[in-house]
Amino acid sequence: MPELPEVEVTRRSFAEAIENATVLHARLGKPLRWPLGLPLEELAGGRVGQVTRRGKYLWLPIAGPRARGGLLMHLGMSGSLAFSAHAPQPGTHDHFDLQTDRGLLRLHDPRRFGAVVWSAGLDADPAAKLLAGLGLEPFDPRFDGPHLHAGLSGRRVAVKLALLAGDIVVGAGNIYACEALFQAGIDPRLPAAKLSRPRAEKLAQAVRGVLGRAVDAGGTTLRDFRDAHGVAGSFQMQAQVYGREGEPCFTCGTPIRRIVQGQRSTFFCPHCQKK
DNA sequence: CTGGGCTCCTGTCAGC
DNA sequence: TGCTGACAGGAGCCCA
Repeated sequence: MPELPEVEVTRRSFAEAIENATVLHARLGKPLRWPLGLPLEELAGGRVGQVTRRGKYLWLPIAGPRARGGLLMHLGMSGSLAFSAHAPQPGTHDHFDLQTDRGLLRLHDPRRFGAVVWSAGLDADPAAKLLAGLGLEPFDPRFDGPHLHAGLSGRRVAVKLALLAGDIVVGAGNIYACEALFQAGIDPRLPAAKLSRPRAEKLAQAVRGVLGRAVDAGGTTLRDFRDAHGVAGSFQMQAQVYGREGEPCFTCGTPIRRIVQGQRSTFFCPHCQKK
C-alpha cells in the first residue's frame, strides 16, 4: 500500500499529537517482518519525541528510563497506523500497539510485511543498516536532473525498475513510478542508462511533482489506505495510468497497456511514452 | 558490482 | 456456492 506520500500523510496526521507523550505500555500481535529487538517492558515510561520520515520509514524517537533510542517503522504492503484517544480491542490484524498517555498508536497490517524495530538511534544498528543505501529524498534540493541522470548511468535495467530500487531517489513505489514516467513521457522499459540528460531533468521534475501532488491529495486510497485518523486519500482520482489497463489514455485515447517488470505490474501509454 | 528472481503473508476477485 | 489461480501499494536477500 504505502509509498512515500502515504507514509508522509500518515506521519503528519499523528506526529504532533503523539509528541511528548509518555509510553504506558506496548503490545505485540503476530510476528512482523523482524523482531522488535527489545523487551516490550522497556518501552514503558519512555517519552516520545518528534516523528520523522526517511523514505518509507517512520522514526519515532523514544527516550525512557530504561531504553534510549526509537522505533523504526515500515508499513510494508498492507500496513497502516491509527492514533486514537481510546483503545478498542485489537483486531486480528493489529500487530503492534503503543499505548501512551495521549492515545494509542496502533499498527494494522494484514500481510505483515511491515516492521517495527527498536534501534538505539538512527545512526545505530539496526536502523542505520536499514536506511543505508537509500537515495535522496525527492524534495531534497539536491535531487535534480543531473543527480538522477548520474544515478541512472551505467545501468542496464529498465528505468522504471531503477526508480523503484530507491537508491537514487526514495519514495516512488509502483503507483508513483508509473505516474511519473507517464508525466515525463518516458517508456518504462527504456534502459536506465539510455535516458538523455534533458529527459532525466524532466523525470526528476515529474517524480517530485507527482509525489508532491499525492501528499497534497492525502495519498492514494485504492482499497484501504487511511491516515492515522481514518481519513482516506484521493490521489487515485488523478492517476493517469495506474490500474487503467485497456482504458483510453486521457491524453491521446490509446488504450493503456499493462506489462510485468520485476514481477510487478507496470501501466503506461504506448503512444505518449517513448523510448 | 549488477541484475534477476524468490520470499515473507493474507485478502480479494475473476473465472470455471 | 465452492474451489483455484492471479494479483496486490515493499524490499531484503541470495545466487549467478
